[in-house]
Amino acid sequence: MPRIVPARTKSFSPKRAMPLVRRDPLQRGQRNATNEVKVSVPSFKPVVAVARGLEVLRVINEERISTVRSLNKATGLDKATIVRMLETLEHEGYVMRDAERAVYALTGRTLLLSQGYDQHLWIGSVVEPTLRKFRKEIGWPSDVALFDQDAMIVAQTSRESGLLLFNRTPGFRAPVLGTSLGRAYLAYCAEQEQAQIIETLAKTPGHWNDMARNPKRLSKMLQEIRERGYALMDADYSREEYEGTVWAMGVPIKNDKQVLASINIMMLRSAISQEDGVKRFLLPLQRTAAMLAKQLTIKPRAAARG
Amino acid sequence: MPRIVPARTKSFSPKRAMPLVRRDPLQRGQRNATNEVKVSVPSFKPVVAVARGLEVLRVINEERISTVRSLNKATGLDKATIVRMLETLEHEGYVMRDAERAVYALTGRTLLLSQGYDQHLWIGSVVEPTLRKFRKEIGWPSDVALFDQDAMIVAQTSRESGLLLFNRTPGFRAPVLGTSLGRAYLAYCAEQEQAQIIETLAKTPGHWNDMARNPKRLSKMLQEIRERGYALMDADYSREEYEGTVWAMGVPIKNDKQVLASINIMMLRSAISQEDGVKRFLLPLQRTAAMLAKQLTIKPRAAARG
DNA sequence: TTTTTCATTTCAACAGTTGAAACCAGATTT
DNA sequence: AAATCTGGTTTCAACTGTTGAAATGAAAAA
Repeated sequence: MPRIVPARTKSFSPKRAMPLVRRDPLQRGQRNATNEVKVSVPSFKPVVAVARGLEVLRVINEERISTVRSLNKATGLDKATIVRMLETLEHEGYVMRDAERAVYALTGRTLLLSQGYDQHLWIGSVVEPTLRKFRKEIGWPSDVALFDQDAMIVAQTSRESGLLLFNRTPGFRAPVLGTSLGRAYLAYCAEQEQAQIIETLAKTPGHWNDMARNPKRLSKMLQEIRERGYALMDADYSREEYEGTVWAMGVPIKNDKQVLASINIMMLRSAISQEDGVKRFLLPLQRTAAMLAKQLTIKPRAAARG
Repeated sequence: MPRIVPARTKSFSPKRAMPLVRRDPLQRGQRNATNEVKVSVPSFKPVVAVARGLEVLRVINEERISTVRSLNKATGLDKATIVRMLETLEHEGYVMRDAERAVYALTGRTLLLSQGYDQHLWIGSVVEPTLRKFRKEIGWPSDVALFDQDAMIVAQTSRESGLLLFNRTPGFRAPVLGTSLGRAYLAYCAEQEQAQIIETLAKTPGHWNDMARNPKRLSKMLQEIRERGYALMDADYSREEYEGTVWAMGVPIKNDKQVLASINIMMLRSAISQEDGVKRFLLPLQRTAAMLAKQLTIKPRAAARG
């Protein structure tokens, strides 16, 4: 998944569980007695012409070079409609046409439709339901985070109810080498990416990056993570952030091609030991990671037809 | 300008001058007697609803987090229309809404509208008219090329008429350190990018990359280019490709923020010496480069209104 | 409590969107 | 050479999809 823009700071909590102490229940998007979120109801039917225009643009994106015929086959739309959409997209500057042949391709202006996409907002939105279920299943909070420049950025969290000790909001940047999230990501990502990250961290000041400047120790740790199947929060990090009362284990969220993100479980040492925690929760954690990997792998939708 | 995808191999020559030997004049897009290209005439008026949907999407991209109000102010569209567009974009998966507040942001699916954009196709299309004019002005052919991974990829060329010796099509990949295009790009691009490119080239087999493995010589050459204001084709490259009969000078196409591409002029040694060529053509070349930089800097369009 | 601001919903006017069909042009087949 | 096929372009009337003024709803501010 290409990383186009860095995370931004403005707070946004898509489809997040409503804090029960904040205000009276909303009319729309309201929780019922069993704490399930109601799906919001649209006011309008989708605008068919808009959906079709977008679909034609998406197929051109897929095909790279498109003709009226290829678009007709891909979308099922009438040829006159396709030409109309193409001319509209051309007029708006998103598509160009070869002067000699009736072939079409994207222009750089399409970047203006996607460049501002903040990955962590979207991923947070997608994983929220699964994360909420997972919290209910295991009784401990989790984060999902993705790598961004020199940190793991928390995209979604199920920490909101429960102990204040765990209080973190989406957008929080966690150190790669201090957290189970970052360590899990690093241990499993592609070799080239891993080398690049380590190189970046080695140049970045801060004691959490010390191990990046000690390749042997780091390499050994990453190997251990891969052998065990999970990563653990750094003991010093736990001491510094939680006075040593919290531990966490994390695993990567990965599909066939790449590591997309990582997920952890955070627990109190006083309630559950690392040994017990791993025994009880590693499998559910890995299962949930696999499910999330599926959800986060972008696939085209069905064609827009009337 | 972000580099999202590598160049693809399929030949595409947008808005290119029609080869006069190929077939009878076309009914549309036909050249008149003075060799000017007629602008192709659309069959339909643009679909207003589609244009509006795209405009709303573009503004969300710009704002990162949008409300009905902010979109109303930015686009001038009626609030009911904006909600309708938002719900359509949400239904199609390109936009998500926060459950608590009426705020909207892009999803990762917008990448499916731009990911397949091939930069060199678009740049080739934009620069073609200017390049054709420039060819008429100076009498010698030019290329515009951009950096891509480990080479300069030719996006557009005015070599088609004239000597077969110059025959190159868009999509051709030229060695960075062998050509005036590559050298000009390298000499002027940002320090970090330059270091990255040199590092990549140093690791890449091939004798054109030898100088990347000799940092002192390379650094000296780049400094000389910056002092002179132009780069020259490597003498060995000229010998190998053109039997030493051709020389070229190149300059960067750059705006305030970055180097976007580069442009050259190719000349026969037998017809014009380097000294004369520089004296006569450096200024027009630099002027044209500045013009192209403007054309290649993406700016938003006017809002879509009825 | 009242006012303001922003978001949501209704509903009928009307013109924008649509696709069947005709047309065009080049390539291929007979 | 003529007929057929293929893909792109254009016409035109049916009809319903899109629109925005206005009303409504909800929360925030005065």
